[in-house]
Amino acid sequence: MESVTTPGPAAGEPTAATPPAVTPPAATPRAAASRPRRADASRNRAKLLEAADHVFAEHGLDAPLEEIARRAGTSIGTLYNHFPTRTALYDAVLPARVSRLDQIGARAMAEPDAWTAFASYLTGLFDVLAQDRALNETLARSDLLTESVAAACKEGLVQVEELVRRAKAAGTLRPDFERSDLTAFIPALSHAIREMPTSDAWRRCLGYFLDGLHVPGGPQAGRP
Amino acid sequence: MESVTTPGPAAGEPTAATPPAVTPPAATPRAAASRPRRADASRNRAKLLEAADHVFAEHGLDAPLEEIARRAGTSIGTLYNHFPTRTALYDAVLPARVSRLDQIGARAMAEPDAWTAFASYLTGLFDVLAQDRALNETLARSDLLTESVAAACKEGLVQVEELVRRAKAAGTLRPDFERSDLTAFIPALSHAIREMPTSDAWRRCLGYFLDGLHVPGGPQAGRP
DNA sequence: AGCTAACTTGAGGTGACCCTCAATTTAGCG
DNA sequence: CGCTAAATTGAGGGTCACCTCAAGTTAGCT
Repeated sequence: MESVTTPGPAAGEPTAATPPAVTPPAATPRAAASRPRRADASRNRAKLLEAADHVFAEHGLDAPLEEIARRAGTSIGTLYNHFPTRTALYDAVLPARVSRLDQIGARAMAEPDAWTAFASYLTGLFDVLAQDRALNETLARSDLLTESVAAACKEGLVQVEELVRRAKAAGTLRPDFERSDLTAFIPALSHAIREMPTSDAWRRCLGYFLDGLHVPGGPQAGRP
Repeated sequence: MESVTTPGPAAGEPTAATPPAVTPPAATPRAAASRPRRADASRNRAKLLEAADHVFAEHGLDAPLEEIARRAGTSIGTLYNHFPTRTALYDAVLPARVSRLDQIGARAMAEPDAWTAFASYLTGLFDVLAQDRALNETLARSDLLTESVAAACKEGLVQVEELVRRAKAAGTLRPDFERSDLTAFIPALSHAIREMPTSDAWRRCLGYFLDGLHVPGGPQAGRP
């Protein structure tokens, strides 16, 4: 019949229930992507989220889904019931991770000196990225940026931009520094951190980078 | 004999004299890791090397071996005859790639100003890494550093160290700069370059890094 | 030419991961 | 309770890459 190429993953739900009346809330016919209606399902969902969070952080975002299911104590089928795609799992897990960076931002904001604030934000950021592989890959790999993850990142960038603005205003950050410089550098060092044996290496690297961005003098702009 | 490890890429591999007497060392019962004794086998080996070089450069070092065999016009079995492991292929292909960097080093050496030489070396290096994925991953991934590849890298580092020495002597490179800083930074930016849409991003990144390393004044050390 | 060791071949076994779905279990309502 | 829709299960089919090896082909010596 229509079996042209493969079973056809996109095709899906021809049979369905053929709803007689309205069946209003069952928007998605198959694939229970909606929220569970039963207590045990909710529990499983929570266990899966916990497991995904843990496994992603430890083994990276390409970790086998089977491992997540195993850690959650459910079958792989249940995982797919709740999260039909890997991306759905990312969406459910990563934004919260990304939000952890807000703490770092907040702490940096409290710092009175604008340059110190900016520098300590980056140091704190990489301190976290060195330990949290999920977060590291989220910031380093642009390919997996789903909408909700990207939103969380953008949220974080707002803080950074404020820090950048302040430091520029104080005259201690080079005026030609751009936001895109940060979104280039962060993935770079993120990648590298993952394979570095000691934290000393990336700290020194970051140090040079910061020195390159720093204007030591301060407000007394043009030196004659 | 000395043929303990590999065919030895360092020696010019042309069969040349075909050792008369002592040929028997068919030590390895299976797996023809030794050099071929027949013309067609030599030809196939060459075709495989060309194919590997091309495929690695284009698709990275994790490219499927089957693709290399296909491009070489041989069967996968033949590939395994000549190169029993992926590592054997790396050993046969990568050192030559790494040696390309010597040109960049040589050009930089010719530059009279020590700082400019150092900076232009790094720029030239990343220019190449932005286009040659095999070389990029070779420098970025420490896990695949076999002995012969590491040797080729070390060779290249000799040049860089000379450039570093000169620039430090000229007083235009920070004296606290270490070799390990380079071996941390190069993988970092290498990784990042691969996913960057435009070369502008990494150039700016590198620029900041270099600015952080630069001592603008020069010989007149302490400024009063 | 004839012969043999060297070489090539490619189907097929292995394993990792993906995703599906018919059969089964179970929560929770009346 | 008993019933039904919601959820769970896990074997199984699909893909992709790895690697092997028995059988066939061929270079090159004599």
